[in-house]
Amino acid sequence: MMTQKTNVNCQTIQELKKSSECHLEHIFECGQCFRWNKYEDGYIGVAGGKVVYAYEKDDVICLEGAKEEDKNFWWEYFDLGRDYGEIKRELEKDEILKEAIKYGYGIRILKQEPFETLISFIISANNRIPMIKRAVENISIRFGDRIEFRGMEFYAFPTVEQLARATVGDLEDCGTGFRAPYIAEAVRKIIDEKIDLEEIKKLDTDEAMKKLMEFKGVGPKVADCVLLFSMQKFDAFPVDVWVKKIMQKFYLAPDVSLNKIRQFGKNKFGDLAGFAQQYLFYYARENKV
DNA sequence: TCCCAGGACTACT
DNA sequence: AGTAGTCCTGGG
Repeated sequence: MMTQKTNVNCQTIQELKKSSECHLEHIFECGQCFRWNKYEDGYIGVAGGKVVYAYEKDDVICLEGAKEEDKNFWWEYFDLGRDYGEIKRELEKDEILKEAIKYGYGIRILKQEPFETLISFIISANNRIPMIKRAVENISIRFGDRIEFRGMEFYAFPTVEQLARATVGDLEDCGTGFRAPYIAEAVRKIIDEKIDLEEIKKLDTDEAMKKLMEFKGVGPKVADCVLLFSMQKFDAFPVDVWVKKIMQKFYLAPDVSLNKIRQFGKNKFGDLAGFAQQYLFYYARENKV
């Protein structure tokens, strides 16, 4: 029922691909999202309660299953209003970034849902990507809405109200381990204190960060990820093990602390710190720096 | 079998 | 202000 091809985004993405600014593999494998999986010639993913099959054909990228009324949603989701060529030209002034951008040329920062991003990155603490993906998937299956696509079942990430029905035990069963109580407390905090993540989004980066770190299980790294991947705070600079490695190798001493690395990145790359982080992360992990 | 990776919290200095 | 130990799970 939802297998009609969309042409709403194809035309735009076609141009983007020609200028090397949109490559699905780089977008989905650079550590920012957990709900896109390889399928046939592309990826199938769930976002905003919608499923699409995204693939590249010749010099066109199609979103099969996207509805006309969701045109604007996908436009925003893939950040299509932004000129990544300009961003790259600025960052390429740095020799290390120039090299990193060669690898991750088609990266775009997805505009994801704040609640889903918050919970997903709480799960990411001291965890590996396949395990995080499994836990997020299990949570969606148990508490989210079912969506059919191409004769397969998919599940939207649950709303706050839906996830409020989960006990700590339920969340442990989903594979979240010691993070289960953090998730339950975050959901409870949002409901009890009537927290609107969209309001936090309106604050400046530092203020928003403080608010996010009031959630248990949210430290500097997780907060930076939520700011960057769901609140368009592009001056955030999440430092995970890979970014730590590459920064210590190419920019700083091998024993510099996480907080120093974070400050250095924010100062060096400014409003483009988040984009720089994505290129550096992808380069470091692909090349096992 | 053990050991390791992977961030945040707690409880110390 | 900085830091050792602990939390959980899967894979080598």
